Amino acid sequence: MYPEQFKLLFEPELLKEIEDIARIQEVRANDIILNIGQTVKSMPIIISGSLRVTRISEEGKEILLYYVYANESCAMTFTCCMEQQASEIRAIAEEDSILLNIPVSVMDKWIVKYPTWKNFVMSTMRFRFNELLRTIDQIAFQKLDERLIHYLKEKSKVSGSTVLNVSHEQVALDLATSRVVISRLLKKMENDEQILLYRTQIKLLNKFFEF
DNA sequence: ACATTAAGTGATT
DNA sequence: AATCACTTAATGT
Repeated sequence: MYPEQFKLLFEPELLKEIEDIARIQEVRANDIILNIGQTVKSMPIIISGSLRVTRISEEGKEILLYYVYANESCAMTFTCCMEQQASEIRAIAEEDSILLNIPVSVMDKWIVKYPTWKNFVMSTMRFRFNELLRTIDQIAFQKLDERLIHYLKEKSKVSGSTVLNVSHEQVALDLATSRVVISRLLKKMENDEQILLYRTQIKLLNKFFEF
């Protein structure tokens, strides 16, 4: 039912409660799990696969905030599901994934009842907060080429592959910039022999990963 | 063969 | 770094 790692994380009574209450949800790549404005009625923990969490500007531009990997949860859900607030973010399945949904109703109780649950919640929050700070740094201070490198590395980590099947257009959307700019930056990197470019495919070479 | 979509590029702001 | 305008290349029907 739940992944093996949970047994080390949570006490037996909590595991039993999880088994009783949580329900499994399977999603396909690119399914929207949570959209902006929706209220959160359950907290998803990723069992396998990964999610991308994005934010949309008034003009409809979507910018990538961070990825959520297996055994992690989305910190935003904690903050808004406690108060039944509308979501500020959008969560999309990056690949086919399996989620474990914990209903909001039990979360409060568990925090009081189970120290290990409180720890889990707190550490995901801390982890996410730090990651968000890094994202802010990137957007505020880093140049686009550095953001692009970071993006490609992250993509490669998600897919576990050095071949990324993504169009320049999609990269541009994720980084909230224009396709032309991305094409030019990627071309530079190709000339630098860091990557190889094909149609809707980017191959990362060894040189790319050097330092 | 033709239409559509992805990518490359020069010029301008 | 963004936008425009245009070209070339790859892919789908």
